[in-house]
Amino acid sequence: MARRLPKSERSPSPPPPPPGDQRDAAIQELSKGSELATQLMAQLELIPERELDGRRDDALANVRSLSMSLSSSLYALRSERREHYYCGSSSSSGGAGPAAVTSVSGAGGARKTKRRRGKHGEELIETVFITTTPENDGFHWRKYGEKNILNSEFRKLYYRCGYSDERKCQAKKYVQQENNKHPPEFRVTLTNEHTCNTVFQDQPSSSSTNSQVLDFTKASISSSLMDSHVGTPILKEEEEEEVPSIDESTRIMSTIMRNYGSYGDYDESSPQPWNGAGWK
DNA sequence: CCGATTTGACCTAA
DNA sequence: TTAGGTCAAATCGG
Repeated sequence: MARRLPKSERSPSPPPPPPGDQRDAAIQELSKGSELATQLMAQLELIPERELDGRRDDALANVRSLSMSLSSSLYALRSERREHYYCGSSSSSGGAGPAAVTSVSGAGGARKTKRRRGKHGEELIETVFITTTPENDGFHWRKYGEKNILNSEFRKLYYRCGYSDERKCQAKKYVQQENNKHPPEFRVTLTNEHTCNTVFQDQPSSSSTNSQVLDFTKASISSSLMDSHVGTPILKEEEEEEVPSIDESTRIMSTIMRNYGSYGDYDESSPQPWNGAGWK
């Protein structure tokens, strides 16, 4: 095959103009949301287990995820505000680091930022955290690769900002499933901050052709996370019935948020590795 | 038709 | 040499 043209262009092109100041409003809203999620968590904890028919823990896990997502967005916005481009050199981590994130306890709370060398020695900041909802960070990601990782049961998925071309945004995201919990947890690694200034706003869908921004019910995670070497006979199928999963849980959360108290029809089935069905 | 995803080959740091 | 990361043609799907 004659694929792979010579690398014609790899533009280290200059960053786009600094983002506007709608950001502050967004940050405020996200902060509010974050606080509310925390409150909701506390409220859930007060509800006796049996009133929720044993599903309180799921609900709690979901609220945590929600909180985590809000935090991610907040983090992205805040750090972007301090230093718009280039995670590098002068950096940063000191100021815009995870400290800016609302703390989330329990599973999926940890978040680390570390410095690394990029391909050609340039310095880059890498933020790593565990989450059950890798898709909910408000950015538009485009998948560009997937790899089996040595000694890991799960594949690693590679995403770059959906605006990497048109806006020269260098942000990247690596997602790797960590375990088979229910819901499964994912290790998310973010490198390079977004320079595209496109956290989803009010009406994402209306943006016609311009590729949609991820909202809480959509994501571009591939369907093959769970398929990998080690004998785990995980179902690798194209179309089974819909397996309620991460996406399910986020949808459920919005249900909860709407009618607080009625924890509708969360049908917990298949504690299997998430296959991303329904995410697309 | 066009944008997104898949997937195997290629690149490169370790 | 190898594993991880990236590229881009092929394919999918709305």
